[in-house]
Amino acid sequence: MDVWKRFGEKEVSHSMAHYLQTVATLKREKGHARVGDIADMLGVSKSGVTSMIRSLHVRGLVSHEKYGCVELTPGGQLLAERTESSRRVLTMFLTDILGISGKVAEEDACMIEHLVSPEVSVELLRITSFLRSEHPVAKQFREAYQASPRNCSDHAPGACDLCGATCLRESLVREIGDFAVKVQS
Amino acid sequence: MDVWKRFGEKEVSHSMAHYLQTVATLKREKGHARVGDIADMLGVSKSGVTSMIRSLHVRGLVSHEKYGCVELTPGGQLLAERTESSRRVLTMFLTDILGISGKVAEEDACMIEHLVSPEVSVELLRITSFLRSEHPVAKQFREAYQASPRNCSDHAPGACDLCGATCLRESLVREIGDFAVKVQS
DNA sequence: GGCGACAGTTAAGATGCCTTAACTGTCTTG
DNA sequence: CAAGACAGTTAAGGCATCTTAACTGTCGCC
Repeated sequence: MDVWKRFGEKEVSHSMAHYLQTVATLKREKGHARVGDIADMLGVSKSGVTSMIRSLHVRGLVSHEKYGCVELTPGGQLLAERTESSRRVLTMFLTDILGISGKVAEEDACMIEHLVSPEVSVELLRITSFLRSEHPVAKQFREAYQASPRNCSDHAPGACDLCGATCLRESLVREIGDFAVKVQS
Repeated sequence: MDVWKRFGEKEVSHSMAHYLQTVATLKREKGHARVGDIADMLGVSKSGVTSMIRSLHVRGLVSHEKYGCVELTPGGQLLAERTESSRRVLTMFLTDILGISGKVAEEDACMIEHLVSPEVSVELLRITSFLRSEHPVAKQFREAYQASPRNCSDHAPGACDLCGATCLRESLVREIGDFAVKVQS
């Protein structure tokens, strides 16, 4: 019930997911994760890190002793890996299949990486692998899709069963326009 | 810089997006949106609605006079429509192309609808239209994709350029396992 | 061994979003 | 037109996440 409300009840919040990923990255790159390193990498204050570490500790995702290094527990490690996989798959799908620019693709992936269910990630991985492969149908797809219409030029009642009263594409394009205006100003 | 931090700076938060959508829906279905209706539909308290209305008013997204009905401003209307379009496109893509079950697809769409950039929505719409169409390549795709491997059975170093040290798919499937266990318990 | 540099922590406060409890406005109805 | 029902608001408070300011621990160096 009330799916929208479960937003706040995900295993980890957006922030937490990024803290976990940061710890994993630091561990990988420097061999250890210190409070200051985490703060620098995330662009937050050290005190913020300290208190987030406490929350993550309470949830059993990291261990940390005062003035020492931060370690991921197995649970924390798992979550960090999940989020990273999800982000990787998403970014690949967005850039390689949808042809979204790297910058936008990374931003979108960063926003939703921790919210996408594993079921969806698996299928995104599958379709991405398939459409990038040397399978003849995949090749045909790439050519045909290139040429496929960017606008519902022939939009008319019933012409496109995806649109309701107003053409979905038109409203989205209008939106990109608004967006561009907003960014410039 | 620091893309992850912009999460909290989206035009509207997850909550706000749902309040706007609810107002739009009530307006459409009952002709007006009252505080109590919004509270019931969202499953929150009336006082919560009152204060969210205030925030939305400050942002110029709704208008409301004491003890009266809530109206969307043009800006609010636009945002509500955007979010609804985004959700619709996402849900369609997830169910019709990826074959995700309706329940999971709706949950995922609900979580990320307000976070997906319009650029991505447009492309999702395009690929969904294309792959659902009667275009011969689309038909071939549907058949070939059905038969395409669900697991990287022949996974070996270099066999699959999407995976890093560990097979992405394996880790995602493990994740679904964990997930299922968690849900049952 | 003591001192300064700097890493880390605590405390207090802001914001967003929610709650309950108590108060106020409006409207129907006899 | 007054009383009660009910819609809506305000006030106070909780939780998550962030901030700044002030305090504390650690460590290398003379």
